[in-house]
Amino acid sequence: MKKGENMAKVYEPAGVETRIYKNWEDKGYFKGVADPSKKPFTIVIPPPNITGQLHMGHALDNTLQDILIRFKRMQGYAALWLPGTDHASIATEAKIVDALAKEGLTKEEIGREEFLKRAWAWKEQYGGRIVQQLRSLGASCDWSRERFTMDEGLSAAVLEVFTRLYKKGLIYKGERITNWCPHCNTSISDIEIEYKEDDGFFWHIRYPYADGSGYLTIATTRPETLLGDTAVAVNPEDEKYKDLIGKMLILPLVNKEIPVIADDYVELGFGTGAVKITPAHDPNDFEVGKRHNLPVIRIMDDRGFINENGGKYQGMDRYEARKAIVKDLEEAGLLVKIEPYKHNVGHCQRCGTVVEPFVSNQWYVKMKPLAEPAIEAVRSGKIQFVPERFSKTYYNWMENIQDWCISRQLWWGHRIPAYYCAECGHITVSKETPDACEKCGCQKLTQDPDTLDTWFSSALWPFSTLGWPDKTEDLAYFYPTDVLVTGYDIIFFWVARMIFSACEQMGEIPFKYVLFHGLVRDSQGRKMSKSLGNGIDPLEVISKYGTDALRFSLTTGNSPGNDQRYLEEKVEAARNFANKIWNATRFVLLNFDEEPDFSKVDPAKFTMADKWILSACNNLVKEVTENLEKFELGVALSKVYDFVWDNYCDWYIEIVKPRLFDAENPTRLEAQFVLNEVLVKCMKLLHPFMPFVTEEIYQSLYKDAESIMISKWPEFEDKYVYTQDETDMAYVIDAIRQIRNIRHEMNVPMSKKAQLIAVTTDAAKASVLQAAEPLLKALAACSALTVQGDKTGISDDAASVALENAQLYIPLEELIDIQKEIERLTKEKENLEKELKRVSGKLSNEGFMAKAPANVIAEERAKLDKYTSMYGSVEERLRIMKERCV
RNA sequence: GGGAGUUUAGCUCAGCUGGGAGAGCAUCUGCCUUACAAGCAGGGGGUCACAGGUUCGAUCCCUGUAACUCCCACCA
Repeated sequence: MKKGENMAKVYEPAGVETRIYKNWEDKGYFKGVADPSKKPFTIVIPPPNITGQLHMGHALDNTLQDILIRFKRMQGYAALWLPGTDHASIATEAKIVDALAKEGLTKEEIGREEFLKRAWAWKEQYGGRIVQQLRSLGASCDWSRERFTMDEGLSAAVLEVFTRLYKKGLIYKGERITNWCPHCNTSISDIEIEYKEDDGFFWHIRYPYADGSGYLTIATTRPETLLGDTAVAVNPEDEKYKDLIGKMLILPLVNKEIPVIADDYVELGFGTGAVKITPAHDPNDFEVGKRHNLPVIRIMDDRGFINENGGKYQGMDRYEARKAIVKDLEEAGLLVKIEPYKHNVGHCQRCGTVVEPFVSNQWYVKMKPLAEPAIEAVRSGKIQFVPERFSKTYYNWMENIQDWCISRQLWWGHRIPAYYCAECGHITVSKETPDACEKCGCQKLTQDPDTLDTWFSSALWPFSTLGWPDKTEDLAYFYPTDVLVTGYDIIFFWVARMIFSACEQMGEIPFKYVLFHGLVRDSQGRKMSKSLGNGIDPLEVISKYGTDALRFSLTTGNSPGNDQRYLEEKVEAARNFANKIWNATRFVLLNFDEEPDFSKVDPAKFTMADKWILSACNNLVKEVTENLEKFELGVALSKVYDFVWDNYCDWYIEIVKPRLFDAENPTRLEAQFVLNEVLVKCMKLLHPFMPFVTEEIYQSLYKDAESIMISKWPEFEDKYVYTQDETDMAYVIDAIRQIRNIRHEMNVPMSKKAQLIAVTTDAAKASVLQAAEPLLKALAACSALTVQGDKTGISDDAASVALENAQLYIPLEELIDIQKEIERLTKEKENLEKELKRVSGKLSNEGFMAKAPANVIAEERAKLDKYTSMYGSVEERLRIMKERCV
């Protein structure tokens, strides 16, 4: 039985994929092995959160990585794709807290130790979920090296970096205004805030002068912070208020005296021109306060409730307090007016709560010195961003960088290795728990309760995962990594931080290229989100259409860095393509003998079509490889798609059918060989994109094949350069298209075979047409072809099409519809006229002739000749038809 | 306020260093031709947002305008 007979008529990915993946993994193909005889190629995965579920963003990101790693692996690199997960401090902690709440417990009640025990248990249970899901995407990660940001090695790296930076003075603890999320109950960094325009109010409030001489009116959007006011500021240039500077005011409701001060910070002409200053609750006010030595009074606790400094408002939540204060002001006659006001309000990126900035004691990384080498790494081109434009975003941020708040009031994460001395207050920073204070020697030490920002550990990911701070072989061989693939949305969070961390710790860049992709949006262009419920589950798409279809649809038809929409039609089209190549294979195998002996193939017996497809495939290999090297994945894929569907399936397979169906055909073996050769090459080119179906096909083609994923990537072969045959075939294809066209327009059924007569005086064209006779028979429904030098014996009734230097006649006397033929010819004549006008216009343009490159001019000349000859034939034919008409 | 992106066929989008506008889907016509109807053949459909400029030549480069999107900063 022939192999193709085992194959289903429709490709069914469902059963195939898990079997194939398991085999790959069992055979150890994913393993990255340091091999001195090979060049390394390394990608580290952007570690997904252990709390995460696979979404379209992951699917895209990991598909791109898998394409690159599979491509390089086949090219013979020692390819390593290093996977792992991120502990995601806030997100995970929130999950555990929620779970506790269901039991009626709080984290404080169970204590730190018990809490961490539960968190680890949760991680064990659910942390592997996303990793399993990545497997169903076909990701060829080296799972034996899977890492976790809180595993032993990575924690060691975190401690190492923290202590190093501290000793260099690049990490410090300071009392500053920090962004605080009252819901998550932790400080957050600047970039964890999302500003949204909210509808608010501008409350105009009177502050009475202490001497009873009247009021000064201020305007605020946060009246409750009045409780912490320690001054009112005006612009020193403001004529309205010049005389008031230094005067004392009575702070309403608090009844405390505060001064009027002068500061440039106050903008002339905005609001009332007087600004209440609350140094403990606003970053600008904090700065003003520093300049004027104002007291800093915090009036809110960590949960956003008014604290003991708030007098009667103590215990109220910030919005409750706002209401109460406004009411009290109104009753006291101090509220002038309430103006509706749209303004930007910071929200916690994670939970959406309005962020409350207030003064607190936090750990910071001093960024300026770290940023400089990191900027240079990109500016010098050592790191390249793809597309390039993202480097602008990067510079802009890095050049204006603020210190990074790294401490979080959370338990799940890397605990800050700082120990406070109860005796002298000194801070000892050490990787190991110190026995005694390094200053006074006493043993009363308490460790800082806070943990580090999650991104602190992920910033070290490219080298910590390879064993750093130990000098491992892996690190020496695989570092620096080659490409980082990620979305543009985490350029600040992660990409920038990896770059400066690597420059500082390794003295070397973390990766050579950063390939940015955009967001996968829904079909209407909206961001996929949980709240909108418009997310598409990749796993559902996979089960319906197959992994290859999903991967294909995510890779094709979009360019790097741009967002794309998820359209089901696109996945369908991709599924159809998988089925197409499946059936092409089925066809090939059904037309093979038991075991065709390709060692007996004689290249001298290759036909024009054979040489054409071999040559075109050869070019394809070259182009696709180049595109992949340049990260033009979508372009590469669409080239293979076009070639396979159009050239290989619609043309070559059709052309070759008569040779295959005829067991006695002398070039049958050659046809089988070429079919196989081109198919296998295409499957290899497609494998990085569609790993499963290509593997299944490869296994069908070769009984003893190991795996396509470890097969050799195709290379351009000089023996398959057939330039002339490519040109000739293009000519023949054009002829066939035109004949089909005319037959279609004349409504001639395929069953009606027609004789074909070619008239040409061009010997070269004549021989090409002669050679193409079988093709014309098979594809243009012609019964026989005659080539002659003049029109002898051709009836005027024959339909006809013009080729370059030849005219084809199809005698369809009884069928010909003169009117239709005139219409068709007129249309063609018009087209040719347009082309001729354009070309001759160019050639008669002095500027063009003087300045255009010689090859361009030659091309235009050739076109002119071609169109002129075709135009002549069409014109003559049209004249004849018109004569017949009257 | 600063920066970036987008604008190409009815829809979704490609178009690499300037040299005759492409795909998928949709649509129209004809086909179950012994791999595939998830298919085959043929057709229609575009002042490449607008206005200038550079050039022999601009969808592509430059300037400006408009609309939409995003990022950063932020005035109480």
